Amino acid sequence: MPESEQSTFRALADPTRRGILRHLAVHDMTIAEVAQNFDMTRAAVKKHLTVLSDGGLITVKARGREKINTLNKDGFAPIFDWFSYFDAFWDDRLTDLKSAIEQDQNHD
Amino acid sequence: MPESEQSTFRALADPTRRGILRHLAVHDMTIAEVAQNFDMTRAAVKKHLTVLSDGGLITVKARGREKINTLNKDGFAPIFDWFSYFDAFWDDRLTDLKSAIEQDQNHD
DNA sequence: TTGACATAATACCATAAGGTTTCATATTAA
DNA sequence: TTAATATGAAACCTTATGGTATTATGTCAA
Repeated sequence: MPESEQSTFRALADPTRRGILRHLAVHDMTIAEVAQNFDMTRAAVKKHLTVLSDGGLITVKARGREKINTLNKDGFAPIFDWFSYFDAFWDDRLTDLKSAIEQDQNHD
Repeated sequence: MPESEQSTFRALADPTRRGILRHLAVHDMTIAEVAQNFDMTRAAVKKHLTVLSDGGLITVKARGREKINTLNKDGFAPIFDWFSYFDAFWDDRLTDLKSAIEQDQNHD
């Protein structure tokens, strides 16, 4: 699962998917539980979850007949990596912040 | 020009547009200059520049018959703001980094 | 084993998105 | 003023995207 930069940016581009990530930040959820928070069918929510999984932003594991969806904070790494290219145009404080992110990605 | 979170995320979702931002990070460019770096028509590049402008990621000013496109680093703020919602799920180092970003957005 | 439940998968639809071509407009330079 | 240059805008095409409905599969509980 290479989770390309593109698949991650794409996953974040939809407001429903960003909303799902916030819900999953609170606690893990089954597909049905996620779907309760949105005004669309479970099938539509499931598609969004697939895109989020493709983007590496969530992980999914089976628990009986349910699928537990979990936020994957490390999945944001491609985004921060991409932003690091702009270091020279941000100030030092922001540059420090970038390297802190990168360190965090390694020590976990 | 409210540059909604959505318009900013959307602007970043296309690989050509991310490439344009990197080029503009080096120096300002006219539309024609940007277009030289991509294998598509000037009209297509112009559409991408419009999306980037809508997302607040670039600014455009006229210089005679040319339009000068400039990277707007502050345009990334909605992205970082959105990420800040995940502070509680990241570790302290990452949290520090987030607040550093927010401070940076204010002191400029 | 049977029925209910949770998810998977497929087909289908409407619209958005990325691209092209063509033509119009405004500015610059002879 | 005329020709070249730089951009703007509209029409159009193809594919991707976000959604639905329907049907199938696997699991749990009685």
